[in-house]
Amino acid sequence: MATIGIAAGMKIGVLASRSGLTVKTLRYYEDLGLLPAIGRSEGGYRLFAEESLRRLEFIRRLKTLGLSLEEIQGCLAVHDAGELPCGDIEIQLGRQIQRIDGQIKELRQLRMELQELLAGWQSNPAKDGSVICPNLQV
Amino acid sequence: MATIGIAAGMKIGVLASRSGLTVKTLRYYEDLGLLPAIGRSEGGYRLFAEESLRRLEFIRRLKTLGLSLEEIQGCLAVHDAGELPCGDIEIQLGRQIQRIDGQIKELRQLRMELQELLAGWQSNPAKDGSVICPNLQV
DNA sequence: CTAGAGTCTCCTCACAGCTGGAGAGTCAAC
DNA sequence: GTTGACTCTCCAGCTGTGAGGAGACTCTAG
Repeated sequence: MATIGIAAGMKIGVLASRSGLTVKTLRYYEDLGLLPAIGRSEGGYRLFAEESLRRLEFIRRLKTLGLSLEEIQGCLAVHDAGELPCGDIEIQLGRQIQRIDGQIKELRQLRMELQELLAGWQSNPAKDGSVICPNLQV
Repeated sequence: MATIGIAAGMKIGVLASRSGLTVKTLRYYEDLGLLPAIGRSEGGYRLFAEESLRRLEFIRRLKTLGLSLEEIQGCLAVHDAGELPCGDIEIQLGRQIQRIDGQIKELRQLRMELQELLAGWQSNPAKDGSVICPNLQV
């Protein structure tokens, strides 16, 4: 059942160039537990399985969707426990939408305030020694 | 012409309680150059003028509008040079609106992507060993 | 056998805006 | 004069995601 001819593992530089990430990032991910190595070479070099590429693709995808590495780690933990993480990911992505909605709402409010303020702005008002900017501090 | 009875300056704790900020924050602002003290007491205590309160109000206001301390410092520098900073502030606030617009745009795009993804989501798809989540990695 | 490329660990830095603490000195009230 | 509150400076840490580098080791090709 042993697969003959398949290398015992990729070294980190190979995984880096194949995944498009830096060696630093991969080591960082491994430190966090996001990207387990299958072992070490005799000289102590990390060795990664082919599957690491899919794992990194997964991480990359969730990162572009705005999840934190910690959240991604949670999803991967489910996967590593042998279960399908789809349900958990769905929940995380739903939360992410809610976060985004909150952020958009805050930004819109701030934008409104800024626009209203600028609508009545006087670039060159009469000097009033007691206030730094009369447009702001009435 | 000397104003009699006005204290030579507030100590930092007084300014803190009157402004509602912490002593730590005030020291931090002074270190940054945002909030100059008028001097030191014989014992080395910072002494602040009444005007510091208006200055802090100004800082607080611009902070809630989303400007960074560095940007605020720029506005204050204009003020301290004896000019009215209104024009500069107007420019900064205009930039801030543009930043916000960019952020909202990014967030909306991301939200769209998330929603489309979730629209076709299958919480419990058939297991496929070669992929971590079939909804993400097709 | 040797040179050079790759990798290891460990440490520091970056962003922004503070917060917390240690250890020492100062001030005001009683 | 003493006590307790206040203040000083300096150092460290926090949030997250890595980047940069030092010094040592390993591996591979010629």
